[in-house]
Amino acid sequence: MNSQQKQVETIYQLLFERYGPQGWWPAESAFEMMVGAVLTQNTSWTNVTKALEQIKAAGMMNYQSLLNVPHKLLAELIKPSGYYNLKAERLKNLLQMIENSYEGSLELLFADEPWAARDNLLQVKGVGPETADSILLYGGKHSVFVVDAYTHRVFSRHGLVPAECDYNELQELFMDNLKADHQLFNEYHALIVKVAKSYCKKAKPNCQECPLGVLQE
DNA sequence: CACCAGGCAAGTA
DNA sequence: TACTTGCATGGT
Repeated sequence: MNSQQKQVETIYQLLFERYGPQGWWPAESAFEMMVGAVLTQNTSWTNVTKALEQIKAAGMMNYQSLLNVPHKLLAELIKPSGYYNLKAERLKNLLQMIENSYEGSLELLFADEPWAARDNLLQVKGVGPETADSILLYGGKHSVFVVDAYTHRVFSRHGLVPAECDYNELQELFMDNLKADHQLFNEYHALIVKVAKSYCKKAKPNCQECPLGVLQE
């Protein structure tokens, strides 16, 4: 086991010892998870839950309802999550791809080979690498590591990746150094979000109290 | 008031 | 290819 592997492993252990299981993704179904994945793009989760609740209250948290709902109504329902016109369009694009490529079946999407499903997800206008990988990991239980802005911030500040590294390079840090295990990937990503929200704010990090310790130099 | 939040695509040079 | 900008609500 090389030094990089040890660091990736050690950080996970520190986080899991400190916080325990995170119970991600917070959703009642894979479908709801997928909707949340689009709505949370560059948006706080508290705003997303408001939007998800409005969809549920309207009785529309299901594939057929959102496939057929008029744009204007969908935009209204998801308004609290921000970018509502954009996201209404993105949700439609995603459902339409599932309609075209997977007979409208989430089960078929998740039964497909992960890399093939990923390619199809990335074809959707409005679905980028983080959204696609979140759907594959948390919706499909595939061993695909999810990278986000928090992951980049924490791991570049700790010097495990360069500050200018791209999504793929950061994802490889985890996928090259961890056993492919969706449960492990599930917890690890959630724990990174947890610690970053608590101690790794963009402008004012609090390294003194962070379980990952103080940054050197 | 400014800044941030579990991104992504399109425009410009 | 490498920057920049638009999208928008709600919390701190």
